[in-house]
Amino acid sequence: MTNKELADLIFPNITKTPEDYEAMYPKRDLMEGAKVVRFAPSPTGFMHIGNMMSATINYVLAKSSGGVFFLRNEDTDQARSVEGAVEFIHHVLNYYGIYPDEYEYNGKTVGNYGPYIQSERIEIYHAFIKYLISIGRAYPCFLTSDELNEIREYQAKSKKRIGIYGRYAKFRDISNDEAARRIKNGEKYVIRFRSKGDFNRKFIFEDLTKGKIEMPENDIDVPIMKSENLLPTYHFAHVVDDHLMRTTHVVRGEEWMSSVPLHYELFNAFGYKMPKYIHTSLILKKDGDTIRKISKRKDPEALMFYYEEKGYPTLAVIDAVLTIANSNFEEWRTNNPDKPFYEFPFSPKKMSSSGALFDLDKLDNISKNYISKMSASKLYEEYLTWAKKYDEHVYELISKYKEDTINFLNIERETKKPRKDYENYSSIFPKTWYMYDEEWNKTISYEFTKIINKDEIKSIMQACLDQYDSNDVEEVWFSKIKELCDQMGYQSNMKVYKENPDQYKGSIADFTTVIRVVLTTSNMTPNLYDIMKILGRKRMIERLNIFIEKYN
RNA sequence: GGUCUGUUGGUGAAGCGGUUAACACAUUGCCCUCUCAAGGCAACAUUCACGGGUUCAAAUCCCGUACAGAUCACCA
Repeated sequence: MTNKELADLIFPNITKTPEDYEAMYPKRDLMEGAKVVRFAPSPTGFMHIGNMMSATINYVLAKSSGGVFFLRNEDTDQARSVEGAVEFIHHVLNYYGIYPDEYEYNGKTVGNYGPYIQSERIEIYHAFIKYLISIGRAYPCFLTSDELNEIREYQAKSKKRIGIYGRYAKFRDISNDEAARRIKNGEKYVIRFRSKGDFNRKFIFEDLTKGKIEMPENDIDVPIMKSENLLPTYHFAHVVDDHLMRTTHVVRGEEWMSSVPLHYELFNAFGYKMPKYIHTSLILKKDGDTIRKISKRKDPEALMFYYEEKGYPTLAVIDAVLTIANSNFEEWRTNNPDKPFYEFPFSPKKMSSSGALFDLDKLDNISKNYISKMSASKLYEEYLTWAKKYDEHVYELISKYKEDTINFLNIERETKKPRKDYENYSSIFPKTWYMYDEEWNKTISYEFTKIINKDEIKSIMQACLDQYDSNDVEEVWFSKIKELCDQMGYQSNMKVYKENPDQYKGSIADFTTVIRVVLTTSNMTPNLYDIMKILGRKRMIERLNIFIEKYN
C-alpha cells in the first residue's frame, strides 16, 4: 500500500490540497512593512493580564504599521474549555478598545481569512495532514497511553531525553499495510509528524526580542492530530493557520520558546517561511520572598475582572501593561501625554528579556494621573457607568446628586496641578460619602484632632455660620474665618502660633478642623470653601444639629 | 536529567569599553500649607549574582560557577 492510499484511507472525504488553500488565501495586499498579527487565546480559562499584554502588543504592532490584527479562537482543547471564556475575551477587548480587524463571533465573520475558530477549520487541517501522510512525513501511531507512560518513565529513570523519537517511535516504520489493518480494526491512533531532524545538529533562529538563539534540531515525532476529536494539536494548527492567515509576526509567551525547533521543522516540511517571533517574558508575582509566575488562582489581579471591578480607567491599564512590555514606553508617554497608545512605536528589542513583576503601585500612579486629568463631568460619567455595574447603592446616590457630585469632583481639578486622590472609581466613594445626606444616618464617628469640647465646637460653628455668605469669594471667606479665629483666642498665623503655641487655644488649623469635621466627620478633605459652597447653608445647619445630637 | 533564557536598588529599568550608574514608581525626611491631596527639594546601588581572564580602563567583552525561570502531554 502506498502512502497516498493510506492517506486516502484515513481521510476519504478530503479532496482539497494545501495548494488549493494556498490559492484560497492569497498573500495579503498590504503596504511594505505592514505587520499581520494575531491574538490567539484558548478559551480554557478567563483572560488574564498576560493575555492582555499580548493583545495590546499585537494591536500596537498592527496599528503602528498599517497592518492587520485578527483574533483567532484556539479551541482545540475542548475538554478543558471553560464556559464564558470566549464571551469574556470579546468583552475585554471591546471594553479596552482593542478591536480586531478580523474575527468571528456569534455567527458573524469579519475578514477573508477565516474561519477564525479552529474547531471550524478541521477540514483544512485534515487536508494538510493528508498531504503530509501522502509524502511520508506523517504516520498513524497506535501507542496507548500506558505504553507512552512506560516509555516516559523508562526515559526519565535512565536519564534519556523524553519523547517519542528514534527507537521509541515504534510505529514510525511499520508497513502501510499494517497501519491500514489496525485502522480497519478500529484501533485508536494519533497522527504523528515524521521528524527528519538530528538532535546533534544545531540551527540558528532569530527571535525579535531575544536575538539570535542556537538550538538543536527537533527529532521528536510529535502528535499533530489527536485521536479523540481528530483536531490538530497546537503546534500543527499554529503552522497551518499562521501560514494561511498570512501572519507576519507571532507574539506569544516565552513558554513557547522551546517548541521553536518543532515549529521550524513543521514550516520547513511544507516549504513555508516561518513568521517572525516575539517571545514575551512572563509576568511574575512576588509572593513573600519568592518570585513566581503570576497565578490565576492565587492572585486576583491576574485576571482581567479585577481591573474592571476596581474601576481602573481602561487607558491606565493599557499604559501600565505597555510600561511593563516596553522599557521606553514611559519616556514616550511623558513626551506624548495625549497621543493614543497605539501610536507608540513598539520595539520588540526593547522588551525586557527577563520576567517582570506586575506592579500595582505603578498602576495606581498611572491611573491617578489619568483620572486627575479628566474633566469633572467626564469623570462623573465614567464613575456612573462603573457604579451602575458594580455598586448599585453608589449609583443611586450619585444619580440623585449629580450636580453636587460633579461639583465635588471638580474641586481643585481644572488647575495645572490637579488633585490626584483617586486611583480608580471604586476608591471615590469611600472618600466622598459624607457629601450625601443619606449616608449620615449610618454610624458617624467624628475624627477631631485637638479641640474636643462640645460647647466650644458649637460656638465656633455658630460663629462661622453667622458670618457665612455664599457670595463671598474664597479670599473673603477665609479672611472672615481668620478674623473669627483670632477673636476666639486662636491664632490665624501658623508661624506666629508655632513660636508660642502655649499662648493660644489653638491654631487656625485646629479652628478649621472643627468646621471640617462637623461638616464631613473627616479631618482630611479637599478644600473647605468648595465643600461649604456645595453643601449650602441649610445643609450645614442640619449637619451641625446632627453633630449636637450625636456627639458626646 | 536534557534543552533554552535570564541575573543592575524595595519595584520597573537606562546603560552596549572611559558616566557622579539616567529616569519612573514606592519609601523616608524637609519645605510650602487651614486638613488632605498636589507641588518643590533632598535621601536611598561605594556598585551592577559570584570567581577568574582580556584591557591603560569592564556593569559593559570572554570563560567558569551559583541561583532563578521556561520547557520536555493526544494542554494551549
